[in-house]
Amino acid sequence: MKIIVGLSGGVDSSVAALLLKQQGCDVEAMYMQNWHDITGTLHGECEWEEEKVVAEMVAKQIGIPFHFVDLSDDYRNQVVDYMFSEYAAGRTPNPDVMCNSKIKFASFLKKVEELGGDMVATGHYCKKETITVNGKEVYRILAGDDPNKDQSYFLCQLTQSQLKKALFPIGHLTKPQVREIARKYNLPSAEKKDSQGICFVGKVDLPVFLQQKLKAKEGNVVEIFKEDYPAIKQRADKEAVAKDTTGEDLFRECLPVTYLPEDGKVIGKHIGVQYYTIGQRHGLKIGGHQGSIFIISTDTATNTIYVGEGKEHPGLFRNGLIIKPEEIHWIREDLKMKEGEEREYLVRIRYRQPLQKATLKMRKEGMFILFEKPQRGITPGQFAAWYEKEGEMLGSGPINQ
RNA sequence: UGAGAUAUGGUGUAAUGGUAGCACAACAGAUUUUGGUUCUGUUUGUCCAGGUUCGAAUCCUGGUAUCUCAA
Repeated sequence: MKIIVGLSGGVDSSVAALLLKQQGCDVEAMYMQNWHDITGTLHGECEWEEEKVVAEMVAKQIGIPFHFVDLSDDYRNQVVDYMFSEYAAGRTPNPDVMCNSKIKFASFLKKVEELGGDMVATGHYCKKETITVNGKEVYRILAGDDPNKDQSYFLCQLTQSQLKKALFPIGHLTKPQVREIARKYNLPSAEKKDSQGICFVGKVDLPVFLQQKLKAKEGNVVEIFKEDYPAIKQRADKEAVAKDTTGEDLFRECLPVTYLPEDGKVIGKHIGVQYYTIGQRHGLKIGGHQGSIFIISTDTATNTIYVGEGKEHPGLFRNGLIIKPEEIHWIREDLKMKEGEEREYLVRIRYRQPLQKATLKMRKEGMFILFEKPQRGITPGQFAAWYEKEGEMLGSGPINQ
């Protein structure tokens, strides 16, 4: 069986390759370049060249063949276009979740198969297990053993068929252990800084990056005062109850509050509602408040950003969220919930967020996730991923509202 | 137009004639394979012109600007 490691030039994938080699696997490395454009990014052109060179050196050091593939076209179509269209719609995408399900475990996997590879290995901090359910092999994704580094969240859109081919050799290690191994075996990537920002693109100045495609359009920033919130919330509740088709009053807990420009006071201008996201504090250039102001809602229709003062502003918190029925994704297809079913799971709505107790309610309108404690900054477009207590990730879906 | 009040970094404000401070914003680093969050650090100011005083953001005079009330 041949395994091909997606070797990025970073320390994690390097150690993943090394461990497989040490286990006696037939292993090769493939570096993928997925982006060339440096517009809006905070680094220079040569960094990708450098990454590739390091990756090649690592492969040499380990003693495995090195391949190169350019998947820029797929990356642009599947990840970057998705990003732009989501931002254009006023939502906040997660490109790295998409990158894993559409590129690393799709386009890249295809290239791996063309090279005669049977499995793809990556340097993700997560674990895979295979169990048998009703005589059928079922693959599980478990949180990595380094609680600080668990990256299972980014794989929340993978399918069983993708998982079948996946291998995560460093999931049982902690980051310090990985670095130690890299040092011990003199891997050139041993002391390399962890990568940040969008996978393959890097750190970007988001407004600048988005302005390539999304036109700037000035609009109002409206402050919602804490003391006015209860009345607005009451109105929103009424609207939600009127819209409710579940007969269980689920909309009231799960729909966001809709604000109107006259609910608050115009305190500034923004350059385009798509460049901002819920929960965001910086970038509005509005000072003079006692506490910081945070974005509590954005409205593309009126091009208005609503903000509240203070990190405890009630507009920042919500009890629940809804995922569209057709967008509910189960990694464990065998555990799919049926309409009308309810289960207690642990949920996170962003990378590295501590898991939150929640009740999932499967209804014809979609998946309703009701949290035990109100959650800060629930943002449409981001992914909610649900876990079993033992750290197994069972499914996920993009937050619709 | 009359009367009163006010004028301090980008914004909101503090400093009884004695080192112009705080918050927010901005910027920079740290954290983070999404966005965002969080942490640390840094920059920037007494409306203008005179005067009193050892010493003026503070007191006085004039100017300018703004606000409130009156008309």
